[in-house]
Amino acid sequence: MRDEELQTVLPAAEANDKAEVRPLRRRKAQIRESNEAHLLASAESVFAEKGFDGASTAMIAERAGLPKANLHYYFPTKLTLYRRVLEDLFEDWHKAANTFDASADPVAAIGGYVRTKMALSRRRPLGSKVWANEITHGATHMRDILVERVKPWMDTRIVVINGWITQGLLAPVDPQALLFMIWATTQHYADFEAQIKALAGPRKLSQQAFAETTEQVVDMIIRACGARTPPRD
Amino acid sequence: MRDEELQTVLPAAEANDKAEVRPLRRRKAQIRESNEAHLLASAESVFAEKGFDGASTAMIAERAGLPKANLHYYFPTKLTLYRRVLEDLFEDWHKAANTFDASADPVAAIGGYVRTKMALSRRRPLGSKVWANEITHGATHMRDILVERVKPWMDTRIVVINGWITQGLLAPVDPQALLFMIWATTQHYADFEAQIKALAGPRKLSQQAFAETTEQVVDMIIRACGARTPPRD
DNA sequence: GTCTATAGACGGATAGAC
DNA sequence: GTCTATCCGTCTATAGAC
Repeated sequence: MRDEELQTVLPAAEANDKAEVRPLRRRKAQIRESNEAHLLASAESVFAEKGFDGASTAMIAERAGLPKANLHYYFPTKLTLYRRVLEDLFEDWHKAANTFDASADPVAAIGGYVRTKMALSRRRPLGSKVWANEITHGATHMRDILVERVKPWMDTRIVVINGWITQGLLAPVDPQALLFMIWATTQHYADFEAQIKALAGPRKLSQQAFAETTEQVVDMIIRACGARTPPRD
Repeated sequence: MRDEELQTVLPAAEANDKAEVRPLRRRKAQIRESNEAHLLASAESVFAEKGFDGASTAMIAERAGLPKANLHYYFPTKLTLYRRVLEDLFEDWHKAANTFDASADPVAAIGGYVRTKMALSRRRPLGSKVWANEITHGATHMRDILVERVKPWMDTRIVVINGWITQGLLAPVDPQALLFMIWATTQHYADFEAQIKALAGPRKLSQQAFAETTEQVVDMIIRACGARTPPRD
């Protein structure tokens, strides 16, 4: 499709634009945004199914409804695209992570975090698989994210958890072992979806069943760390 | 190396063989066994690092110290080799799984199973990664193992767990959710090794630290399902 | 910004001499 | 049973017309 045609398809609507941004350039930016978004979504699903090496740019492009050459126009290399998928996933993970607040009530904080992580596994299982796959294969393409972004987050939560233990609101657990258990258990429902389907039947993953399982997982983890609601003053 | 040479290298030692098995054939069988074993070990490590699609038969052969053509002599296709690795892994998993017995004491049974699974993650992390990778990518090459071997095992354990719940020795947990939590948490220490190293430091995975972590995990899971030692009669 | 055609490297698998 | 040479397909990435 030519730029001229796009112009006629999308007439006004740029009334609020800055004067120096011409309508044509704006339209091109929209095309770029849309195509990049499609490619990123397609890439997430292909990388989840095949892994980085197994995924082909041809399949990613095809699933996004574009010729392969266009993929390389937007993302110069397969690795560039992969990195963008990982960074995007981290942002989502990070938003979920911040629901684990430092409130005085560990039952609410941990329970809320587990529910959010379960919801994320439900909402974006493909992304979780890409993430898991990358780590299993050595995390070579995201070590910087782990060290510069995930580790600082974890260190602050370790302080919070140790604080709860000191106050007697939690059993004396190893905070890292607790966090690993939460991650492993919640992400299992995304990453091991195929196994769960084979063992428990597809019904196990229905909306209703997943909500019940979520509460089961919350209960187990709250018990696992011996969380107590703080006494009212 | 020629068969004649091998004959001279290995002189007697076949005294106990059946008469109809000639020494030369026996020696060939030993070569086959040794080469297959090397290839299987090498394949496990390459599949763990790169996944099925990412792994190349050239790299597997090289790591086993053989030319690529020899790999195809022992294993006609890459998929054949992969299947053998998966079947071998299942046998190991199955041995570990049977430490989860139906004893009257859930603390001993569950605790013992968790320790065995942690030991397996420690002893054979590459295998765990291959397994995880296969499931993440849809378990297409091992659905039969899941359905015919793992599921029957799981179903018997569900009965055992429900029995404990009925006796009041366990909180009323969903047995499947409990098993998934045990698998996810214990296998996390193998599959997410790279993340653990990046977040907790390599020291976290020392012999000593791992033993302590194992006990932490056992304690958390025992608490998670509210296991109680049965009263003495 | 789009798309056809293709370069150039590498993959799995095999032929055939030894 | 071993190994070199090679077939043929697919892959990433790019050139260049539109």
